[in-house]
Amino acid sequence: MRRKSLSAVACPIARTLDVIGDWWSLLIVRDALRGMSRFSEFQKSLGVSRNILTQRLRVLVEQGILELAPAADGSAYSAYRLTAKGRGLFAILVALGQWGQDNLPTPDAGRMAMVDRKSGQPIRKLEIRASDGRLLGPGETMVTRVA
Amino acid sequence: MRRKSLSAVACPIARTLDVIGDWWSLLIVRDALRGMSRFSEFQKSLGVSRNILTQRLRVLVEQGILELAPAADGSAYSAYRLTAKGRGLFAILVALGQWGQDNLPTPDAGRMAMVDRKSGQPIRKLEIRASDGRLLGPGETMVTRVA
DNA sequence: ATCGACCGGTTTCATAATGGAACTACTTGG
DNA sequence: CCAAGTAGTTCCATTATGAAACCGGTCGAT
Repeated sequence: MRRKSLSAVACPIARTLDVIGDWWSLLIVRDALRGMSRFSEFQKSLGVSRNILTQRLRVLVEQGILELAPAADGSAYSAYRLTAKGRGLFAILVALGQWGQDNLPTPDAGRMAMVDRKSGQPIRKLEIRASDGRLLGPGETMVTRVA
Repeated sequence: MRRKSLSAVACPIARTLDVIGDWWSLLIVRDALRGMSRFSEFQKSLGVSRNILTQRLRVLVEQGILELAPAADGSAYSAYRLTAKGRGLFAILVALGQWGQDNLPTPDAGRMAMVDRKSGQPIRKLEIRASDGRLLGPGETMVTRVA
C-alpha cells in the first residue's frame, strides 16, 4: 500500500519529512546549494538513475523548493535553481553534516567538514537556544500547539 | 537492485542520510526524545507496520542510536533508550521542525511549534555561524577536505 | 547544412522495500 | 488461571527503485 501521507499531520517534523524525507531529495538540494543546476550534473554527482532523478526533481519543483529557469549561459536547456524555500533547507543540511562528522566513522578517503568560505575555518556547532538565550537540551523542550 | 550504500562516501551529509535518511527512523527518534521507549508506543504513535518497525529499531540499535535496556518500571519487557549519539540527532529534528513551520502549510488542526519547556516560549531559530561568530548563508560556506 | 555527441528525459522490466494481516510465544493484571 | 497486551515473525500483495534501452531536441565542429 501507498506510503501514508504525513502532510496533514500536525507535527512540523513529520510534514517536512513527508516532503524531503526520501533518499535523494536532500542530496539534490545539497548539490544545488553547491551551485549545480542541470539534470546531468545531479545525475553524475549522485549516481541516481535518470527516471528517479526526473521524479524527484519534479516533486521538488512542485513543492517550490526548486524552480526551472532559463539557463544562465544562454543555452536552450533550462536550469534548476533553488528558491528561497529551498535555500531554507540549508540548516537541515548543516545539522545532518555535523552529526555525521561527530558520529559516523570517516572513510579514510579523507575527512570532510563544512567551513567558512572566507576563512577556511570550520563553522560553529549548531546550538538550540531559548528565546532568552539559554542553551537547551532535548529534555528542556517540547512540541506543543500554539496560537 | 539494492539501494546504493553511501556509508563510504566522504560527504558527512550523505553518510548521515545513509543511516537515518529513511521514512521512519527520525520519527522514531523524535518520539524517543519525547520519552517513548517501548515497541508498542512507537507503533501506536507512528502507525507503521510491526515488521518495518522491528527492522528500523534493529538498525537504530546496531547504529548505536538506541540501546536496549531493562525497563525502568521493572517489567520483564525491555525499553529502547536513546544513547548520547541518538540524542545528538536533536539538532536535526529542530532544523526539520523549523523549516516545516516556516514553509509548509499547517493543517487547520492547529499549528505546533517547539517551545522552551520552562517558559513555554518558542525556541530561537537556528543560526549558522562562522568560528568568529559571523552569520553565514549557504553561499558563504563550502564542504572541504580537512585534516 | 550535416554529422555525431550530448542533454533531458520516458519507457520497460526485474528486483527490492513496504505495508497489512495473521500467527506465535511470552508477560501481566485480575 | 484466563483474557488481554507485548514484542515480535511470517507470509503475501503492492509499491518504489534501479538499470538499461530508447527517443527527440540541441550543440559544436566541420
